[in-house]
Amino acid sequence: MNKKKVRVRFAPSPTGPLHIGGVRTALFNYLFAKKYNGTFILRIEDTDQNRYVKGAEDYIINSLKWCNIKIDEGVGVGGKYGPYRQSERKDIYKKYAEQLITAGFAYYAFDTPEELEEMREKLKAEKSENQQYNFLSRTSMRNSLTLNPDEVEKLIESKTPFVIRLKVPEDENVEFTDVVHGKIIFKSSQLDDKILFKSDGMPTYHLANVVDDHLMKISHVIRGSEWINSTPSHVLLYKYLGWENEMPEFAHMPLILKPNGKGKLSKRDGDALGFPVFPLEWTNTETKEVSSGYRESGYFPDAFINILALLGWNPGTEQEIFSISELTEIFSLDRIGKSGSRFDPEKAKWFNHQYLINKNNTELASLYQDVLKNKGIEASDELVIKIVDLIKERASFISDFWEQSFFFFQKPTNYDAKAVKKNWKENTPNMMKELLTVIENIEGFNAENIEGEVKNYIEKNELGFGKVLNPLRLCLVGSGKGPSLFHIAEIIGKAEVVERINNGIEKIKK
RNA sequence: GGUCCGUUCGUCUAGCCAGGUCAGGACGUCAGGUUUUCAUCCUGGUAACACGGGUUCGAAUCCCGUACGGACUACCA
Repeated sequence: MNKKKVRVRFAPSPTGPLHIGGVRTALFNYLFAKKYNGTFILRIEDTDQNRYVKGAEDYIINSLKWCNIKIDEGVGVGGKYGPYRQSERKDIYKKYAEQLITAGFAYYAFDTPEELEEMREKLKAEKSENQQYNFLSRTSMRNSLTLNPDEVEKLIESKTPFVIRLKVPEDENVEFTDVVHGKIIFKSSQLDDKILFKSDGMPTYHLANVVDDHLMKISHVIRGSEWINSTPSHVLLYKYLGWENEMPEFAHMPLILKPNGKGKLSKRDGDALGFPVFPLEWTNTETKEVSSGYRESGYFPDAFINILALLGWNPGTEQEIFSISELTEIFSLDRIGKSGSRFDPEKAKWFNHQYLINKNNTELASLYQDVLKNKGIEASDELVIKIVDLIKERASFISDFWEQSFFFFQKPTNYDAKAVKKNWKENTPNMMKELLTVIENIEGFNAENIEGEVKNYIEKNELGFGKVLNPLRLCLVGSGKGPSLFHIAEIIGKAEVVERINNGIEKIKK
């Protein structure tokens, strides 16, 4: 790797929420920057006014914030290479587009959409290899290459709409070395004369991207592999603008694929896949349709980052759990894989479980308190910490907590039919009545004492643990599941235990 | 159609560059164990080098071809 200062950018267009592929691109850029003490820049590529979505920019910033990806420079934080919103840099691009024309590397084109369509149809009918606006077809179109200079000037003066196109050479090899894929070679005859400047006065991605990366001194372009095919046009631009020697290195990362089959994951997939594709919940501004987010689904940001980091990259060791700061230590571009990966929601869940069980009870309890408050339940922190400690091993998300622990806060309202059938026998009510006396007489109502006394009762009467404990669980919890019965009893307290047993005797019928 | 990229268990992947491993790990799944129950946990099993040629004593690894998949092919990014 060369020794120039690492400056990387994440450059989304604000056409909607970021999806996990976008977050991963941001993450890899960020990790790479931090690893080499470089700068991570957020640039907003809003050159398409038609696709601009209000709120998308804030969404992007908020998503990065939630993920703990800190922006060093760019939209929202500033910096000396600003502005960082392309719509605010219009004049800059114009200057370079004109420079290219003067130097003979670009030209004006006046073709209307209809004329373009006609050309494509014609080439299609001729069974031409491709239907591009290129070195061949440009000779029969209305542009400053075919028109004489007077006409061109007249058209421009009369405000005829025009675009500026890149004049791609007829027969040259255009090559670049991709950090992930190695050397990639294109024949210029296969490239089209890309539009650099649109008739609305805005540059296209291709021009803006190259100009900004150069002006912002970007050292490495880390982006999705959907950009590989347009990279040769960018390489040509660097050359024609005289920046060939300062061209950034390119690293095209493999795409994230749909889990069920085909194609790259896209924003449109929304919730259709059975798992969120967005980091944060998003409400479509037009349809009001709500798409779920990882945050709202209960993922921890550090778990989410961990999941994404291991999608298309791996450390080469068997370690799988990494904090973001560990990642910034060991991340490297050369361990990015070449092939696309599918997102596995099951493994994602497992990751979150790992993070959940490693969090301390106080933090978990405070998160759970929010859920409880929403349900109108008041409980002391002390109590909730105890409960969380008992159930966290059994949960992947904070949202699993309620199902695992509702019985601490309310009496069972119904009794699981299967468990009743299996465990509530003819003589069970009598047993429960006996047990009731045992329980009422326990001094110091804690798990240890309860366990001692109950087991003592069972052994003395030669009853068997399952015969007594299962029905008791049914009374206290309403089902055959849950954590240690004696701890449950301790937490809900003697009076409540007694009441629930009485309720059980009365309500549970075979 | 054209151009470019890719292909190791169901999934994420290690191994490939510098040929020699019973092709390793994780998720899932299955079985057993632990537990009063369920879950966790522990132990074990399951399952892959896309195909065909070559080079070589030896190929997942190097070369060629085929198949399949993907991306791009807009006055979108």
